[in-house]
Amino acid sequence: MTRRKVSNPLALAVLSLLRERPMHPYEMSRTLRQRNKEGSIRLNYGSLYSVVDKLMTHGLIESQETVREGQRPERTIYRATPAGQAEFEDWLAELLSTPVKEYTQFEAGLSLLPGLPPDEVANLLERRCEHLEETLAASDAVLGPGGADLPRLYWIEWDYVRAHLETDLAWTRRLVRDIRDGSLEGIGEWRRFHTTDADSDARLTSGENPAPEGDPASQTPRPPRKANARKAT
Amino acid sequence: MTRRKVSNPLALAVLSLLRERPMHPYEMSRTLRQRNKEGSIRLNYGSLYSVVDKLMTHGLIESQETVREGQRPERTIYRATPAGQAEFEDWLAELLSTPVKEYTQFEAGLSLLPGLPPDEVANLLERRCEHLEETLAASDAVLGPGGADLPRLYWIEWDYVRAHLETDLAWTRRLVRDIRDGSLEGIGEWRRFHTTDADSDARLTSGENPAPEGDPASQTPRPPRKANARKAT
DNA sequence: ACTCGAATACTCTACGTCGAGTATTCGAGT
DNA sequence: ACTCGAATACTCGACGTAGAGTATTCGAGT
Repeated sequence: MTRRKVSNPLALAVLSLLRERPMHPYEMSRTLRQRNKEGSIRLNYGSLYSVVDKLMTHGLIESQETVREGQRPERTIYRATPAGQAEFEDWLAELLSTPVKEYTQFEAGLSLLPGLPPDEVANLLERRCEHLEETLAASDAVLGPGGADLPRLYWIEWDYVRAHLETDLAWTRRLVRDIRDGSLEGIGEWRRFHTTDADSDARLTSGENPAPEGDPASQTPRPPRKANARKAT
Repeated sequence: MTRRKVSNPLALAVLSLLRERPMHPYEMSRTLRQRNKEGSIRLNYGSLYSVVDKLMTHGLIESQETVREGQRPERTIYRATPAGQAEFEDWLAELLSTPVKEYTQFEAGLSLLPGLPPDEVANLLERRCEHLEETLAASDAVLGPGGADLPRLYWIEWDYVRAHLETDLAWTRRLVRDIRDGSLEGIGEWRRFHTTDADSDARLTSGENPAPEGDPASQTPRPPRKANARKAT
């Protein structure tokens, strides 16, 4: 059990909307889209309807009425209960005050980085830099003189994401440089493993067994496949 | 279908390990833990075994033998196939070269920020700053003179995470300041909605409808519960 | 000789999520 | 009067994941 009865952040957005005024689910999705919360809160129908259900069963929202306009399918209109109000405030407070560790794809990639040869990695990271530059440029275009420029309060999430994008870009550039000019600590060993013999990178991804510098590869206890390792595929 | 046959990054770690040498699942988990990849790749048994299964059925790994030592349960030892090798390289290359948008809890929180009154938000964010400081200090302690200090290559993920933590802290501090000294654009409206009348923040979370300044709260179309909203909890 | 906790080595299931699919209706154009 | 695409308003099932639970075994201590 994940502490909250409903843990998907989408539920928080739903509560937020229902604090404003009663709505039916489809309107919630439309509204979130219009206010481009989609950029910061994952939204899809499956999750939306199941989240609304769960909020109901836990008494955080209640159905106010069921109406049908014209020949459209029926729609159930929900409103927040006092418990729902409280949950919203408590949950939002938690999100704002308490950082949680989140796993990113790139982090996973970095931690296995020695699995590819240094020069290739440098090229790949350079591609990453290009992508990041494009994304930054695009976000400039959206928030700049072109689009509606609202006060900062209303695009505060974008600002946050932007700051991280910039850090990411700067950090990645530095890493590329450090690989290219050979100043990255440990690169000697890394390069050796990818040139001297086929493609053994045993324990190179490790971080265990500091390997006291000097004493080549003698202690690596790996007999198996090696000569024909690269020829395949 | 998510492009890759197996999409959990844990599978990438498994392939990485099996490139080094054949192993059984439990040993994989032990090894990942020892090398503290747990910090960057989510690891739990359920996922591990199901990921290994899927890798098998897709021909990316194969079972080499099944052994039993002493009275311990049987263990199946797996090794990577050539297809698995290729998948590893391709996947890792993608992770390193192509940034993907990931949704964070905090971002979600930020985007709903006007749901709480400015002063409370400032306090909450300050708490966040304290947490971030602690985390940074802790990571210093681990990587600093105390722990084993390996070459940078081996804690590159940590370095990356650290950079983002620092950005996060700086950014959050700035925001707190801007709220406190009232220099955040839009804070007037925000504050007004939380003081003039109870706790209406209608369309304040929006970013739609710029609201041409002047024309108090006349247009807010919300009658419901209001006086007793804050007294609860 | 016995205890008790840590480590070994998984299994199982409830739960959440994703997103393609469906069926209808409205409105702009010809 | 008709067409055709966009919007409305959801449903459904396959899939992935979390993590508590289970059962055993080893080793340190008394």
